[in-house]
Amino acid sequence: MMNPTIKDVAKMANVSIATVSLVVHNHKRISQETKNKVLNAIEQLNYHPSHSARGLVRRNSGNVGFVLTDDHFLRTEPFYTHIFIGSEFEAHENELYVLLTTINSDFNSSNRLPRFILERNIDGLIIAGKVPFPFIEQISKYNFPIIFVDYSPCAKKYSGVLVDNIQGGELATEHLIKSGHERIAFIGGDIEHPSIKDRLNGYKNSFEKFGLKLNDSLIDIEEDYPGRTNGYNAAERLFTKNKDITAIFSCNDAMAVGAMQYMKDNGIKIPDDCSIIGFDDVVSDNAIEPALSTIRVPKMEMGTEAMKLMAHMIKNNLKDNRKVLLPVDLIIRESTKRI
Amino acid sequence: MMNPTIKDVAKMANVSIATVSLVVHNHKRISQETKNKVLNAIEQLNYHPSHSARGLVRRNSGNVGFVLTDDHFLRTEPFYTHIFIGSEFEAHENELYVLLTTINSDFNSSNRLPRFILERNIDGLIIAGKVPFPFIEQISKYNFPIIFVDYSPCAKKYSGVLVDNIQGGELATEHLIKSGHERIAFIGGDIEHPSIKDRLNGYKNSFEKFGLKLNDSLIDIEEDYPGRTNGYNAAERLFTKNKDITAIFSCNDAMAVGAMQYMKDNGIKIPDDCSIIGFDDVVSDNAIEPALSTIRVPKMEMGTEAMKLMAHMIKNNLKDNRKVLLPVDLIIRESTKRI
DNA sequence: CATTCTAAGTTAAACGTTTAACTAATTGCT
DNA sequence: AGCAATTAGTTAAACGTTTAACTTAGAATG
Repeated sequence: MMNPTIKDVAKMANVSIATVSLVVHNHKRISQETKNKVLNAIEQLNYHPSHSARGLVRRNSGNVGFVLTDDHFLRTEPFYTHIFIGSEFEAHENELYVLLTTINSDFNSSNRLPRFILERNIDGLIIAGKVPFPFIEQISKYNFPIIFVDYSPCAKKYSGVLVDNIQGGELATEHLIKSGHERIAFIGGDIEHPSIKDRLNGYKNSFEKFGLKLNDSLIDIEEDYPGRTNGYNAAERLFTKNKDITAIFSCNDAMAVGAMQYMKDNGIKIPDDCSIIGFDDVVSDNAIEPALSTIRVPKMEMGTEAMKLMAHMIKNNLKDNRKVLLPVDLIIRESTKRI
Repeated sequence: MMNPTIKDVAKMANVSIATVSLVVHNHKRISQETKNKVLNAIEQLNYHPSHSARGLVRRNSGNVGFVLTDDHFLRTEPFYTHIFIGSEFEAHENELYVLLTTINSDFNSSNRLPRFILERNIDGLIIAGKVPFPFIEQISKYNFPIIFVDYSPCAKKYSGVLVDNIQGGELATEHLIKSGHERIAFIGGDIEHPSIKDRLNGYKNSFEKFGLKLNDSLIDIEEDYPGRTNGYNAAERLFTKNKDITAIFSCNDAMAVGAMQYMKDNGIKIPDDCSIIGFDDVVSDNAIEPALSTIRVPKMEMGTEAMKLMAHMIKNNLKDNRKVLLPVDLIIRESTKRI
């Protein structure tokens, strides 16, 4: 009925509880013979060390907090959900639990912090995506390791797992240029976001690299979050100004889907009349026709890398500002075509 | 530096640690005066009881597990994400933490259970959505309370929080009938799923109630998961067979969006030529035109109700098969119209 | 006035681990 | 043989709570 404790194992194996503990941590001081005896008992009783007891003496919680804003989490594209799952998976490997919670996207200094922070029931915190500055400010008073994923404010202070957005922007643009396109538009929202800015920078880099001239009328950027509606509108603005666009690089898939909708509604054939490439690779639903070329960002991997880094920082109790930069891949599907 | 412990509080307030503990649980035996002293010290030191120490003596974990399949969690419609957030919110109120993890959608008996179950580091388990039967089987050996949300297998044995799908099916169908429609189609997938079956039953009930004759050629159901692609295909089949359909009730929003796409692609005007109503209310992105009428499912509320029930069961350590049935709402937008 | 009650606290054991310090037995060296 | 070193284990304290059992002082009762 009751869960077996270390005492039960010790009794069964005819050793002291200390020995059992040492076996569990496979300490060298134990002979193979005893180790086997103990391991057997553990197996038979299906013993698992008590998380609480362990946490008490080790003075840690074994938990890692995972925070993101509610609107990021609730977006239709499960971008952050993938990151979370990656973290959760890697947490397993490191004997950590993940406590997930959301904060309001307009978190301000009068809001309460997540309970696991107030109660100091985490050994570290992973923050995914852009979060309000007041949150970062509040958090900075606590002294557990913090890792930002897909967003990196205060880069000198905190660790971060990022994606090479510049490379991605270059990859996408280069793909279009190499396919013979020259009138290549860029559409993007939330342009102050470092990731989006970098994607645009990649676009610019490629233009330079191939000796193409940048044209402001081909660049449609705004402050709002880059969702489908904005993609639709951006495409509308773009095509009323420029009739001769042959390709679009969208700062993310959501906007690309919106832009595709505009093109469909207005008789612009994809990719025959106009190619389009997105970014993120989150459009799984194959109802979108034609299949969207995109830059794949390794979402799960971002999660696993973040948790790996976290486990490392916890184990060696460091707090540093190490960065992990993950490469992206060009995924060519059917929405882009040689001209 | 170190977190303050009960001893620090006791010292500061000049009482024994037992008194502090009693104050924390506001036990009657303590005078108002002492209580104030202690409360002050707690405030000043920003004391929070250690989760581990508490868990050790109370022999519980303070955690609730939350499990769903990966493909449910990663679907584009953040249905289960809303449920989770509801649970997480309510967990706060009950001083519980939520440990979220996914299982494979083809979980079989040789798969490992989530770590928090094996290590018995939860006081109860919430299972959201349909999960493979082998999982349920494995889980049944453990004796913490289990609550199913939006799915209720072994209804005699386990508690469940469900939505009134029959009522929803009736509401949707009635809305169409009352708007003058008679040739009303039903499209649905995963038809063995109890929820979907109930939605269809609601449709049938309404037909009966209003003296309309059911027509099998108006009902397009299949085994596959009801996603956009299937909605597109279902609409295609339907409209090639029946030219005179004036309204469609889709078993969920995702299929409805697919069906709308088919109609758009084939010059069928919504709602002028054909009305359509979905189910779930998950299509937040307003790029979908026209706005989809639907049956709103109280997703967050399902989560909060589940956690409320869980907290209650944990507190009174019961394990029963109580059910909570939540009502749904008819949301009329622009995709349905009086004929 | 002696006794019992009550009110408001305190003492101490227990929860299940980890780990530094200790012990005992064996081995290796001179 | 005598001693040091090594090996393989044990003992016991500590981690931060909760709570049953106890204490003590004053109030109520007969």
